[in-house]
Amino acid sequence: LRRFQAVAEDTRFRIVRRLAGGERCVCELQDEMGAAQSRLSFHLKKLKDAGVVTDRRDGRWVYYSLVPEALDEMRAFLGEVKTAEEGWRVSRRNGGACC
Amino acid sequence: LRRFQAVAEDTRFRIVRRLAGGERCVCELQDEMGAAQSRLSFHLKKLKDAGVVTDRRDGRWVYYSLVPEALDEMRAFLGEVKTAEEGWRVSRRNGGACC
DNA sequence: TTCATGCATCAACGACAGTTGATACGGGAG
DNA sequence: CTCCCGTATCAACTGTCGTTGATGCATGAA
Repeated sequence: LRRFQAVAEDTRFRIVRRLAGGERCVCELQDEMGAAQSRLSFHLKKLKDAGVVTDRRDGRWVYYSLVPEALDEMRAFLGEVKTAEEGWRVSRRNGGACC
Repeated sequence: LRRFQAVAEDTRFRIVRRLAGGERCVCELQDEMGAAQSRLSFHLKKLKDAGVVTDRRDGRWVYYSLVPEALDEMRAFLGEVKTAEEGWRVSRRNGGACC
């Protein structure tokens, strides 16, 4: 749930899409998105706490990037839900009798 | 985004997991989840507006079920983000030179 | 060291989302 | 028709979340 909550917000959603194109420091996101620095730090912290991104310090810059495992987990959840959903859906077509 | 916003809330998250096991009417969810009827109606409307669930009227009961396409779309988004992310990650391992 | 830059954190505010209880609607049973 | 039950909708309240500007904390340059 935490993962979904992290992504389900406009600013953070856009951050994730940016990071898909490569790691960025806060100042780059600031320029590209036209958002206040305080705002980005706030949302990046949320994403980091949820395990969706990681940060890497290089000099005075902090680079953020996506965590593939987090995206996998979300996909896995949706996959389980969907297969279960299609499971009972086809069994219903057979009149409720499971094959 | 709308889809993720719909799922990214505790009550709705649990509703989705329930519906993965088959369609339910509001009163069934009410019993299983111990939630107020007003509350469930509120969240089911959100899920419906987001296209995550559909409703089917049978007598005086309204049955809700998941919409597979919605789950597919969310999985597709996460898939695109992840492949793009892994793309630049491996190209970085090659010193930035794309093969 | 001193200054400037990049980022994190804080407090105050505003706005929106969820909860609750009451009310209204709608369909079936009698 | 009238009553009952399952749902939807509404209004009021509460709390949580995001925004903003200011401040603090590092790090590198001069």
